[in-house]
Amino acid sequence: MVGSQTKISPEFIQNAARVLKTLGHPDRIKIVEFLENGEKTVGQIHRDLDMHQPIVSQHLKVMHDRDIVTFRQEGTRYFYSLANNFITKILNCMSEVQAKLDSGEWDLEFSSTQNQKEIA
Amino acid sequence: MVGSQTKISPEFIQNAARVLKTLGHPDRIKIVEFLENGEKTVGQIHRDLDMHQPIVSQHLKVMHDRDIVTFRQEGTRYFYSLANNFITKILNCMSEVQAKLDSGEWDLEFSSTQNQKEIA
DNA sequence: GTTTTATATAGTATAATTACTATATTTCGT
DNA sequence: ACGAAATATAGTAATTATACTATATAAAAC
Repeated sequence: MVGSQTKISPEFIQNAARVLKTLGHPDRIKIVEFLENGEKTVGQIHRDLDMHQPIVSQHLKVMHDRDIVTFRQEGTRYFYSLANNFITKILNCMSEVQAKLDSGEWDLEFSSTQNQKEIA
Repeated sequence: MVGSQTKISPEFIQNAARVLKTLGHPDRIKIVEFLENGEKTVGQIHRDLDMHQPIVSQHLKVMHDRDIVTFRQEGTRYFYSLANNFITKILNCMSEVQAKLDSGEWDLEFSSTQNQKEIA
């Protein structure tokens, strides 16, 4: 047999790739995590996370394009919030991983040079 | 108060970003998903997922650098497999999302232009 | 030993990201 | 009306990612 037995549908893979790639930036992870506590203005993110304002706007724009965040405008303020459950799910997933790492249950062996085991 | 109440540690955010970004590519998601069924050679991936061989090697090299996959060599074959539980966790997470989407429980409203609700 | 097979690596052109700086736009307060 | 706030947008240089083509390497098969 030749075809792959993909459990995940092709269309979903495309969207997932887009979202994962977008989330693959430290600043954006921080922003998304910050938004988990409820909607925030650009200024709040800018000040609380200590990022330059245009950078924040740029990240938010990208994430809005990818349907990761939405916003509502009120006067000159823009209140941003998470756009869907997928994002929350991934965040939770990451938190769980972090927890397992902290508890010592897992060991990712990140950022080292010990990957030549078994190459013999 | 000014600091952020990050549940996720800064170091983890860095690693998570690296992994998520790397996983943010359709081909790599497919490869990783394929590897969930156990180790595979470059040729198997190449043929089964219908990707050019150098592309597969390139993706595998990148993923190896990011500690997403490991390999063991046997003669001229390279058997690749998932390097850690984080990856599996994220895959499971995505599958769950997919399931919720399929069941209609969730609606991501991906790839459309209806995000101007509430801008009033 | 010569040819295949399996896989990695080099080289490269194109495209996408990133981080900045500067500036425009809109609204609010006075 | 005028200045200040809040935010978006433009422009841009530097970096990184992507997809390909061609080629090198090493083990297997004959």
